[in-house]
Parts: sequence; C-alpha cells; structure tokens
Amino acid sequence: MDFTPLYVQMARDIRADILNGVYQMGDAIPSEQMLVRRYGTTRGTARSAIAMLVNEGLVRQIRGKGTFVLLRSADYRLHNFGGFTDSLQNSSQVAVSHVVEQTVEVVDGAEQLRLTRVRGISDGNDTRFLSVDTSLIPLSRFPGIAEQDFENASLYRVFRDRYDVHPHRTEIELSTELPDERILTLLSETPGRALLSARGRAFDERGEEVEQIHVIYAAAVRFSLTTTIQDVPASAPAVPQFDEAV
Amino acid sequence: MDFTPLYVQMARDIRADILNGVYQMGDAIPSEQMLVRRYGTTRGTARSAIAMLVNEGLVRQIRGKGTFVLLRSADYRLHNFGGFTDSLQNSSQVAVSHVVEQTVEVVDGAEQLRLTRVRGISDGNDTRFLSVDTSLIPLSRFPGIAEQDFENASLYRVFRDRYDVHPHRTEIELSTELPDERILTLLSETPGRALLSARGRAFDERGEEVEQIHVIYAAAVRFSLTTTIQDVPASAPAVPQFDEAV
DNA sequence: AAGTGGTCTAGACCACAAA
DNA sequence: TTGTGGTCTAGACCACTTA
Repeated sequence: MDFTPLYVQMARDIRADILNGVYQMGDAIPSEQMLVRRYGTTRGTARSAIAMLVNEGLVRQIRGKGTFVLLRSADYRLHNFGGFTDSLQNSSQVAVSHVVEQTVEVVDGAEQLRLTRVRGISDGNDTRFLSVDTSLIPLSRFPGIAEQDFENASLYRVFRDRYDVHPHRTEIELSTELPDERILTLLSETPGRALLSARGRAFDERGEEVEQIHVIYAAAVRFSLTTTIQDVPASAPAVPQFDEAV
Repeated sequence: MDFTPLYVQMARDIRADILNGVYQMGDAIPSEQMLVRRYGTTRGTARSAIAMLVNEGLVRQIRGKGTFVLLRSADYRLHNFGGFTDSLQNSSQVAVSHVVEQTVEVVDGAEQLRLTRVRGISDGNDTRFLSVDTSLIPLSRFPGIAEQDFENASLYRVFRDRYDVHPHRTEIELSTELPDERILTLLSETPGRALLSARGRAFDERGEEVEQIHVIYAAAVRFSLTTTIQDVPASAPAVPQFDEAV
C-alpha cells in the first residue's frame, strides 16, 4: 500500500509531467477543477498539491487564467556542477575523490550515512582539490551502504548498481559560505574568503528523496551555466530572465 | 478598511513577534487552536498563516508537539534565475527597479551604454533592495538607447519593443564577490561579507551579443534551481551531477 | 456567462507526543 | 487522556479573465 498523502502523489504526478515535458514552459497545467475530477478529491486537496509546486518554483498561479509552468530546466547546461571529469584539460589529468568521513548518525529521527569526500583533479604529480562534498543518505532506503567502499566507487554508481536507485532530479540552493577550519585545510584556501556552496536534495523517479547534498567549491572553480530564454507571446505570463517588468 | 486576507494578517503578526523577539529561537508559537480562538477564525485559515512562515523558513511544525521558531532572517528565493517578480509572496508586494547610473563609455573600442540598476521588492512601507545589475549595451546595435528612460521600462522590453531584439541565450558564471563601497550602500549590506555574483553575456537568436551582465545579489537572496539527471546507459559517457566516476 | 484561482467556513478522522 | 499538527471533505462567496 502507498500511504503517501494524496496531495503529495498529485504533486508528484504533475511534477513528473513537467519534468518530462508533457507540460512545457508557459503551458497551463490542468485546472484545479480538472484535478478534482481526475483524482476524485476535493478542491482543497488539489490546491495543496499545486501549492507544493508553487513553493518549488515550478508553476505560477494566475487568478482567472490558470496555473502555468515556470520551469526552465531543459534549458540549463551546467558546467562544473559537481563533476570535474568534464573539466579535465588533458589526458594526464584524472578526477580524484577521497573519503574523509564516513559515519552513521541519526538525523531527523532516521539513521543516515554521512559521507564526506574531497574531490579534485590530479595530473600525476600535483593534486588540486576543488570541492568538499557531504552527503546524507538514509540507511532505511540503502541498507548496508554504510560499509560500502567509496574510495573506489562513485556514490551514484552504487545507487544504480547495488540498489537500482536512479537519481533523477535535484533541488539545489546556491549561496556563499565562510569555510570552517576543516574545509579550509582540505581545499588549501586562505581564511576569510567566502566560497560558493550548494545545498540541496536528490530525488529518484518516484520523487522520493535519496540524498541530501552539501558541496563547497574551492575559489578556483569556475561555475558556469548557459540558459536559453523563451520568447513569450505578449499574452502569456511574463517569464523574466535577469530582467523583469518594472 | 484593510482588505488584506486574514491569513496574511495573522502571518504578519506572528512574523513581527518573531522578529521582535517575543518568540525566540526554539520557542513554540501559539498552537493552531490558540490562533483559531484569538482571531475568531477556523483552523484552515490559521494553517494558511503558519504555512507562509514555514515557507519562509521562520518556523517548523512538529506533529504532536507544536510549531517552533527557527529564526533565519527572512529571505528571498529566486527560482531558476527568474526575476524578483516571480518571488513576490503576496499581492501587497511589488518588484521595484531604480536606475543609479546611465552613462555612455567606450569599452572594447566601442561605445556602450552602462546601465546600473538596483532592484528589489517593496511592500508599500518597506523596500528591500536585493540586487545591483550592471549592463553594458553596445550603442551600435541599439542607437538612441542611451536616452531611454529605464525607470519605467524593463531593459528586455525595450530590446523587444523598440529594437525587435529578442535575447535568447545567456552565458553566466557564478562566483562570490566582495562588494565595494557603492554596492554595500545600495544593498545595505555589512562590510566584509562576500556576496553571490553572476557575470555573463546575453545573445540574440543569431548568436550576436546584445548585453554584458553583472549582477550582485544581496545576502538575503537564496538562489534555487531544479535540475534533472539523465540516466545514462552503462556504456555511455557519464553525465555527472554532483557525482562522477572516481 | 463560464471558467479560473483566492479566501474562508465547519466540520471529520488520523498519527504522534506528553502528562 | 489531552493537545498537537497532518490530511481530507463539502461546501460557500469572491475577483478576475475570456469568450
């Protein structure tokens, strides 16, 4: 049995349709009344589902018109986002990853594996560490993962090969962060300099959380991305991009 | 008359009490039943009020125990590089934009309009400036744009309506930046704190550069994005996302 | 006029925590 | 057992948009 609340299931369904392109940027998702009929529920529940998507920034509701997709996900090309394999300059460089912490602790009332790794690029002689990644992984979802050797296996490879879990979506929040002593040492940074950090969560296809993520990037990391802007017709809801109505 | 929805008023009252220290970090705010009695309303309305505070990260609800103050300073969430218009929390808030610099200078051997604006959110009484945007726009491409009034027209709207130029793609690089004196003043930030900044360029459909962009965000701005992960077959090259082959 | 979302009421039953 | 928050029902009236 699935004891997931109905409104969560509804939000999950709609979210999947958005991420899979069924409803695209600027499209209207089904109206509240449509959802009420489709799921045989009441309007309050349908609104709860939509409220989740609004808070995720995936849709926007406009009175009298409908609920419209805001996602620009397919338009993103993220470079250097977590993986340094892409940024290797020549064949003598390899991506490296070392485990610095692998412990089990109770977070939010559930046992979690805390896995901290330092990652970077090596060219044989020199190793330049570029990020410190901390993951929280629920043991209930991944039994036995606490004993896994992550020096020689990537986390997502273990997810896929050993648990048949396929991370599909991440929600990430970017901010600046003053590194603590440990991070400072690991990344060989100078004190007092704020670094770019990303915090977020990863979800599988069913929308279940599989990992909490925290990455701190060395100052040397160039964090670049490309976006494309849809030209919206005048009648459609405005979708500003570094710009907006005054 | 105050036509503000009751749940917004309730949230405003509780928020004020939190920010004024009536309820401090870890304290319980009044229970839903208490609020129902105090405001003479129903539980759904009380829950709507609390939901606002939950989404702002100000409180956390725990079943069986109560609703507790988390006290993070109120923040402003930007989703997928949208503008502040998207992040407005209620109908009393409006996005504001003021020109602080509009000069012509020669950059890279060509005359460019340097347009600096400070932007943010206003709720009538209070205005919170959240970013300083500097654009460099080539006069050769946009003759006469130096005299344009940008207090009352968005840059991209002018591009579209007056020049039929449709920005289509941006290349952005994120980093941290120590704000200078002017930025510090405009954003009311405290010295010594690094801010998130984005630098990049915008291109039209033909791939011609139409704008250089530099945005510095206030510390209160939280930058959220959603990404999807392509699940690659074992033989294909890895497309890492917060993870990679070791 | 019909359809959309925004607000609100007045209940119900449930799971969980603390006394 | 009492109080807390979590979910859900079944309506109501409203403001706004579009036809």
